[in-house]
Amino acid sequence: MAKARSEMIAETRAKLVAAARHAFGTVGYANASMDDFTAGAGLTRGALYHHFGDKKGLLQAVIQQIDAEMTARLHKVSAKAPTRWQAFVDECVAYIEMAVEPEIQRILFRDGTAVLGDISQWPSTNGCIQALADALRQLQTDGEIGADIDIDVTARLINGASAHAALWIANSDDPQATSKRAVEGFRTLLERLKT
Amino acid sequence: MAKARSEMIAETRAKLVAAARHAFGTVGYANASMDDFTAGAGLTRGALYHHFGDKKGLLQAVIQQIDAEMTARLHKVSAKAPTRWQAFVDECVAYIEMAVEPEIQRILFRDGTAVLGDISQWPSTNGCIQALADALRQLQTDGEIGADIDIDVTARLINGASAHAALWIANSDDPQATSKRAVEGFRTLLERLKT
DNA sequence: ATGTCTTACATACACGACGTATGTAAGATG
DNA sequence: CATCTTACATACGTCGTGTATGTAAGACAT
Repeated sequence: MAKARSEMIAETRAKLVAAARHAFGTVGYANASMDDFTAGAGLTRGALYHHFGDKKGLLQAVIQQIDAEMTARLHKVSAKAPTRWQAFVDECVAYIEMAVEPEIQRILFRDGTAVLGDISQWPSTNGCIQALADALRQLQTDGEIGADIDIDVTARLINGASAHAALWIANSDDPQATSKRAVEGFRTLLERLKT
Repeated sequence: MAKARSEMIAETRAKLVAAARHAFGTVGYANASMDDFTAGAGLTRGALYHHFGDKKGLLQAVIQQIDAEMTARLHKVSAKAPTRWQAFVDECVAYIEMAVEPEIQRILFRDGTAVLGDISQWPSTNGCIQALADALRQLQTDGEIGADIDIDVTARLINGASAHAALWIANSDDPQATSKRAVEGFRTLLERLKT
């Protein structure tokens, strides 16, 4: 039953991450009491400190989970597109749309950056930027975008623009309308990357 | 001596803002103890709560001060440029360079967003976006950039891209080199806005 | 099979920080 | 000159984090 044991452990970790993710995503990192949400998961802070070291460690685990999910979603979107260019644009738009979701917005773009600094700097996090960079690289080798474009820089700039656009959208009076405007404006800018 | 009195009050406010700004800029908002930095200014938390309501209010005051300074600096930069286009590009580059400064980065882009949400949504804050939008509007009426470009959206996207670029630069191993790359990549993208 | 050792948590405690309620002295106002 | 308001300081309660300690159960060696 060694397996059952490790399964139990993995389960507790998952429960803690899930509980923290919910708390962070709703009330925010600073306002989330570890006592509260661990109790909600039927555990105590002891388990938390044992597995994740401290509150920041837990946030990191939550972010890794979210980032993995987002990356998977981006890959799915680009896989469905008929052309490479379409795949790239769809990825960007999908990224913005994901970034508008309250949980992602709050945890990744607000608390994540504040508590842990630049997300794109952590090892094995933000596969999203990687996904964008990969798409751009493909387009460049295909000759669809200018050879003068610095892929990594551009990927980050696009990522930043998307994140901020998402912030703007989510906090605007009419998110629907703002989203439309933002995505439209974004498309026109992306068009200009073409050769 | 009514004037002397109001002057004293303004002075205390200024002292509190300055002390908070220094603390927030160095150790960060969450780690800045109000007892500590008010004592450093020769005051107590009582004055702080009286003038700013709470810690968030103080952060808001600090950010307003910083934003005003940044806006002034941007205007100065653009005023010095020979052409409208040059003025715009210089503003963008100057914005990135300012955003790399530790104090601005920490207070505006990390803690500001986390604690208060989207900065560009607050009334009379982020004159920087306004400055960018104004410059873009000028260029559009002059016919230097496409009529299909949505000014407000683009200003925000550029702002977001700059902010993220700054995060990237500041946290990179070699900020100097990264800054060069980022600014260069940024320039090439901006060039593509032209008609 | 049994004793030891390690792991996975729970419990208890100390410390610090925020917010609030209250106090007070000095200037403003009539 | 009396009252009222303003601009702070002081004192206190509460909460949240981190750490130190306790404990029960599984892993492992003999």
